[in-house]
Amino acid sequence: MFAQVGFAGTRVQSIADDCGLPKANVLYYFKSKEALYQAVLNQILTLWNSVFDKADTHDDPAQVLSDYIKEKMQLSLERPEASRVFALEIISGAEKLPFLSNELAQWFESRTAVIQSWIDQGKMQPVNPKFLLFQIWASTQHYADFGAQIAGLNRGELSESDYQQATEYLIKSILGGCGLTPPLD
Amino acid sequence: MFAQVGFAGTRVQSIADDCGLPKANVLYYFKSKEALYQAVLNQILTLWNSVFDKADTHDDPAQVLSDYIKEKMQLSLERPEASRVFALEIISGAEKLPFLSNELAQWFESRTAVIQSWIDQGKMQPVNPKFLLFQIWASTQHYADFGAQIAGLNRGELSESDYQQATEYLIKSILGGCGLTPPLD
DNA sequence: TTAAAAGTTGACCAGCTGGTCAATATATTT
DNA sequence: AAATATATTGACCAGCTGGTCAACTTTTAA
Repeated sequence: MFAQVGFAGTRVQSIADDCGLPKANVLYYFKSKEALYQAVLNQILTLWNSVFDKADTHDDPAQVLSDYIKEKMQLSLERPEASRVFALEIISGAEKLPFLSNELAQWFESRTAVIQSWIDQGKMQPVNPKFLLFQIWASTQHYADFGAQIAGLNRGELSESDYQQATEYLIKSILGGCGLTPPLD
Repeated sequence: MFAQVGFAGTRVQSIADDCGLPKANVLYYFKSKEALYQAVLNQILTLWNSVFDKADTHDDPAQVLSDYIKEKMQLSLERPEASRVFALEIISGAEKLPFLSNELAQWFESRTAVIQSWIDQGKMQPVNPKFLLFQIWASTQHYADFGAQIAGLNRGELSESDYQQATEYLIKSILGGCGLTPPLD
């Protein structure tokens, strides 16, 4: 519901109806609409865990980045609402997730450092790691966040095989941009 | 205002305050909040006009795509709210812009056809034109829509030179993915 | 100058919203 | 069995929301 109409547009009553509960009961478990929303955000956060979190200097960038893109695309296919809730929150200025900023910024710095180390080792061409990560996020989350637009332009929802193709395209394109060849696996 | 809190979250009174007008006066010019919102959407649509609209079979794909990416990035820098309003609307299911679906779908089909013709002529490597366009939109609009996240991770807003770099990176990466070399211009 | 049209505004309202609360029912512990 | 804690619920409310309207002012046309 938050994914469809945002925080302001969501009615506690509709959530309750959806659960087959009286509104007062929902507000017994979550002391306010905002607390419920925070709980949703926290739950979604757990989905963000990824193979890329554990990658380090010694790994093969082609393999790691390829797997990361695959993971992100799968998430867009399987849990598009999760991606949309976050997108809405961030577009709205991300004021309900300030706790994230520092933790996430540290994660981001450690990840760009790993990419930089791959570049320094000559494992991949020099690109700004920031922009590379932004591109991966943007390209993959787009399939969840803009699903309505894609379905419209495509004159129908994308099939699983379309997703497969899109994933392969993105891996080839993004890795190619860093002078990497997609692993075969 | 719509870009920050969405349609449901926007108050007619806040718009009026922002204009230094009584609310009743705003509703004299726009007969309802929804009519005002539609007007905003329509105005934003005019920004979407692009060099890519006029591209045809005889053009150089490297030049056209490169210019298109540049345009989109400039729009993300100069009018991020416009991009955000559309993003919010599309994430929410795009129910307020159904008139778009057919017109835009036709535009989309004519553009993918042009790209396909470039491929058939051997001007670029075979890629699915759909995915190429999605990638361009995703990668460029990300800088507007997710500006808050980017600024957070970057520990500060991106500078104009950052934008310049990001644009160059995207052109190199996306064109590279199609076997094209960025034009020098 | 005058009449009509267009624009401006404060006051107002019905309906909805998140949230409270007291009454009641069910589980759990002693 | 009694007492306590937990859960469920309908009724209710203050405050806000989009939108209306009648009174009034300014601009335009005759």
